[in-house]
Amino acid sequence: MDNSIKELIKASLREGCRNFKKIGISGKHLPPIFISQPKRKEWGDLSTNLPFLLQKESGKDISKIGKLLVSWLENEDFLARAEFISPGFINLFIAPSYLKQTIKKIIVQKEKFPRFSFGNGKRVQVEFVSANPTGPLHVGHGRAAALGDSLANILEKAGYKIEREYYINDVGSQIERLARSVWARLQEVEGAGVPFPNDGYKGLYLIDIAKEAKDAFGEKLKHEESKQKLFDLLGKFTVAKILKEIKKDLDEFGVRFDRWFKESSLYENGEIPRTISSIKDRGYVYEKGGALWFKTSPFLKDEEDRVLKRKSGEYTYFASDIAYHRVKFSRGLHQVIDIWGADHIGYVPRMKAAIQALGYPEGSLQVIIYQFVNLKRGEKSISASTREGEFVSLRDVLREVGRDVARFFFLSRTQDSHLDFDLDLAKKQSPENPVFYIQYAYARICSILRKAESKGITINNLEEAKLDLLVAPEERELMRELALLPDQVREAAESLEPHRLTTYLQELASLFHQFYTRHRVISKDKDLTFARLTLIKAVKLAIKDVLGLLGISAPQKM
RNA sequence: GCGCCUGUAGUUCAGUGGAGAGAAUGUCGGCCUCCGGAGCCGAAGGUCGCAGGUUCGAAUCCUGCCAGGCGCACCA
Repeated sequence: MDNSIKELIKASLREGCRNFKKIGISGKHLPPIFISQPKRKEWGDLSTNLPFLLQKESGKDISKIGKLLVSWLENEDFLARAEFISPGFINLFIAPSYLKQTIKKIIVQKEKFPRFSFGNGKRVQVEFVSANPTGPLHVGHGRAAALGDSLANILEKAGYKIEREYYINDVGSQIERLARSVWARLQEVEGAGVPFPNDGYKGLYLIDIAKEAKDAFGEKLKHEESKQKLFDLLGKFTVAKILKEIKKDLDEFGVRFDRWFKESSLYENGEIPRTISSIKDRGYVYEKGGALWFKTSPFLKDEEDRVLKRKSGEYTYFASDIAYHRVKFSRGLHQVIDIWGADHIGYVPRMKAAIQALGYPEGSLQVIIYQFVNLKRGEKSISASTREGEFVSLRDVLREVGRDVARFFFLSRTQDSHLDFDLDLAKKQSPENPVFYIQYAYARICSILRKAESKGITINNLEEAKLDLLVAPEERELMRELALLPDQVREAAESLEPHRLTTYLQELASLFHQFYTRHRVISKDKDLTFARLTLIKAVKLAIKDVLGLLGISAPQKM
């Protein structure tokens, strides 16, 4: 049951409903069951509103339904008790034996806890960042990087086999603009001023690359037979240089990819015409005005048909992107998750239509849209345009606030929210930043464990730990929080929302700090010391594990 | 004009149709003889953008406004 207390309860309730025909619910009509964490302690560790839903469905008396379900739940050994509360909730109290068992599982299984079966080894690809290789990564890419990497970690934990991929748009007009920009910088370096292209990339990083190009090619550039060949050469050179820097930045941010996929390879392998003819075979391609069009109408209302091949003979970005997705799915992936910036929002329906035109179910492609980051210094907004060259790079942000703060910051908001990243605030908050609060809890535990070890107190035999001694409210709260860890991870995986885990970690750290200020772990009472050491060791492992999912370090000392 | 996202405490943000809307930060006031005070406890701070609707019950769902962001190419 994947160590999930909520799943245990749901399964029990489903069975209970089947057994109580008098509730008037057949298995088929059973509404989805929600188990939530109530706001007040008196309302239990968990609660459900199922009686409300069953009443609506059956018309039977709500308190009768509630009491029947309670009588059923009370037989479960993972629950201490259940109570029906007017107007229609069932409040659930987790059994101490279940809590103790969880602690032992965490310590024994370590990073393998919690274990999930629902991913079932299915292959899922997460494609993210995929920033154009025309300049350094900016802060918005940092959000995508944190989100994608963490999501991949979480899905891995959920039992999926994950592939992380970066799509390199190394073809098209942007690369041509890039090459012309470098060329202009090169002339500049040599003192022969040419007018800088209006639509060029104005960032100063191209000056260094121009110098490097000069060193690499020397006079050869001047003798290149055509401008086109010259730009091809410069474009490839520049893309390679920039990609190297992008990889360096991502590495510093703790993000690794399994595959870097070049758009140009699709051209080299003839993948695009192959893809178009595949869609054509299914009847979704037609010719008009000398161009080839993709027919979206069978899949979408209010969406215009789109060009795949221009009358000039060139393929559109859309065409190569369809080919790219076809390649992805041909690898036998169960699902593809693309993480795109908000500027691609209008592109989603089109791409999903194309996926269906290729013969794959619509849901096999999931697109996560993250909203933009508004970078600020105090009240002042800093624009983030690669073309204009006035942006604060991800690298600069990392230098200023550090990787852990940056990752936590990006991950503590929902991807739907437009977020303000105030560099002044982030720096000012650094000492009291939530991420340090969590890391501090971890370091404190490590410190206590070191102390215990120096006194010769170590946990050798887990069975000897008398966890029954952990009866203080703070201890119980901690245990409950640990017992909910599997559900937190599962829910983050199911909803594709890593930010849920930052909230969980803050809660867990807070409960630990409260416990710490009220109770001494190491005392003269050997049994109690042993039990508490066991408890905090489990907390330590949980914090480390979840921080790991977020890509944040867990330092033993701070 | 149309589509998507957002609007919650001074600020930055959580919040699964449920019970008395939460945290961090900022402000004010307390807590170290003892395992790490980067901590703990308390106070103040809210017309959940506005107006209707659905529901036993709405910050959450629907409709209409208002404000902000992002899109709406034979660009990528």
